[in-house]
Parts: sequence; C-alpha cells; structure tokens
Amino acid sequence: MKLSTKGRYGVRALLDLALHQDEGLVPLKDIARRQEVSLPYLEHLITPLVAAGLVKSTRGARGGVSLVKPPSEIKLSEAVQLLEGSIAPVDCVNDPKLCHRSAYCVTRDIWSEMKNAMSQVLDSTTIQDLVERQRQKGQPETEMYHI
Amino acid sequence: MKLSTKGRYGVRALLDLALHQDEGLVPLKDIARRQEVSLPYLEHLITPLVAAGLVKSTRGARGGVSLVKPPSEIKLSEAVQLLEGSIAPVDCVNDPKLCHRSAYCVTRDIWSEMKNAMSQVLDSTTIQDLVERQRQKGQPETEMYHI
DNA sequence: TACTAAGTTGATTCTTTTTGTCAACATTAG
DNA sequence: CTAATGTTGACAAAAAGAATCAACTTAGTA
Repeated sequence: MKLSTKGRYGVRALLDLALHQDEGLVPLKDIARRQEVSLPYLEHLITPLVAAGLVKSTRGARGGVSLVKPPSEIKLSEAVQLLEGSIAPVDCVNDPKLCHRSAYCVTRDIWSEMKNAMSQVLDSTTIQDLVERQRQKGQPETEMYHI
Repeated sequence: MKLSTKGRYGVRALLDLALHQDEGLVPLKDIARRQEVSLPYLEHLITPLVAAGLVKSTRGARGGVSLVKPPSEIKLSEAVQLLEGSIAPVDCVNDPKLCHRSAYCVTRDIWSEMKNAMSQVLDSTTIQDLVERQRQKGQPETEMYHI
C-alpha cells in the first residue's frame, strides 16, 4: 500500500508551485531544487498534470509552469489520480470483470471500503489547504538550506 | 497504492480457513485449490501468520493449518499488517526520521490522514465479519466449479 | 539573427520488488 | 515404512519503479 514517488513528488511539486504562484512562471529547475528532485525526473512527473490541463507550461527563456486553476479548486484526489492512477487497492474494485470471483468475493468489498475511506480524505483536501497548513508550519521549502 | 498478492491472497486464505474450521485441520493444498493460488506460493504467504501465532500448523499426514483465535478476534488490520507490513502510504509516516523534511512537510500529514482512514476500516472488520458476509452472498468458494 | 534558457519526448538503463518455483528437509498418521 | 503434509532457503523470471540521457522544440533577448 505504498504511494510511489510520482504521487509524492508530484503533489509536492503542485504545492511548491502554488506557494510561488505570485512570482509568475515557475521554472521546473526551481521546483526541482526546492523539492530535492532531479530535474529530468520532475519533467516526467509534471507531464500528466500538463496533459490534463491542471498545469500550464511555457517553453523558452523565462518560461516555466503555472497553475491553471486556483489552488482551492485542485483536489488532491484529482492530482493523485493523474499522478498515480486509481487509488483502488486492487484493480477489481474499479472493474469487476477483471476477476471471475468478483461477484462472490467479500474481500473485494473490503478493498472497496478502503478505497472509499482514502477517497474521502483526498476529496476533501485541496492544494489551498496544503498552502495554508504550510504557512502555519513555516519553512515552506528548503530555500534556507545553504550548507 | 496497490495491495500486493500477499495481502490479497493471505486474507482470502484466512477467510477460507475460517469457513472450513469445522472440518478440522485444513490442508494448504485445499486452500490453494479453492482460492486458486499455487501451493508453493501459499506456503510462503502463510509463514508470517504462523510465526505471529495467528495460525497453527501441523505437519505430517492428515496435517494442515487451523486458526488459533476465533475469527471474531482476528482484525483485518492485524492480518494485513503481518502480510504486507505497514499500510502507511509512505514510510516517513511511521518514522519521521527517514526524511529530513518531515518536520515541515504538510504532505506527510495528508498521507498520515490517509493511513488513519484505512486503519479505521481494517480495525473495525474481523475475519468473522467476512465469514458472515460470505454466507450471505453464498458461493463461498470455487468448489462448485467443475469445468 | 544568433544565442540561451526553458519545456517535450522517447529511448534506455539500473535497481528493487513482486511473484513465484524448486529442492531438500522435517514431521506425523496409519 | 511410507505417504502426506508443512518448513526453509535458494533461486529466478517478470514487472514496476526510478530515474538518466539525448535530441528536439519553443521563445525571449542581446
């Protein structure tokens, strides 16, 4: 039941982007540095978010990425879905036809309940919520880390 | 966020075992056949359950496995923990020291909430609950599948 | 116009995890 | 004694995860 780095880094990238929105276009390089992720990898992480229209990218000098919607309208469920695919613990929860036992399988019902429990958390949290929590905690990113 | 076959097959094996408790010791071979899992693989799945004292095994002819506790006292959280390890979406939820960002990381808080949501489902469901659901659904296993 | 700083895309690679299999062994009933 | 079972550890094939690299496109700017 582990989240991959796609989901973890991807959500952090969105949060980082939201925190720096006011500075205009944010270069991936900056996000990569602050979030301690390699730039080539971040480029791949951001791809599905751009494809889905959650993030807009601008090429060229002074380019970068920006959020298309306000952070308050970006649910974590949406982001995680794009980054990781379905959070269902087992695929048969989404598509019963994948397993011929589905109709009589009671464990499948439990995995479905787990999915719902997770969805409830992710549906009720937005990037804006993360922004506010971050501002309360302070130290929004690693910027003050100069070794 | 996928459950591995260990968790899925393992919980099904426990349910199968609970459904056939009254027949005395249940050979792994029978569980493997009904649950459509290879016997050598099932042997490995059952190992942590035996080691934890959840399941008792008896070698030799007419041997097999049996539940140590009544099904009503076996929480799914306990079973899944043994089969899969922690359900925390990220390891830093269990051990903040794993990541130097933990203290200021708000995404970690969200993953922690997800873990709690999942735990709530698994803590409140026992193998006995599965047994009862299965009896209501009928067709407890594949026994009536003769092609 | 050239140059440079970006994002895009696809191929490739390395590592780890998953999902098993196999063989040798230990134990017990009959 | 023998057959049926569980135990253990080594091994391996396949898949997924986690990147890296190179070639390309685009856009600002000197």
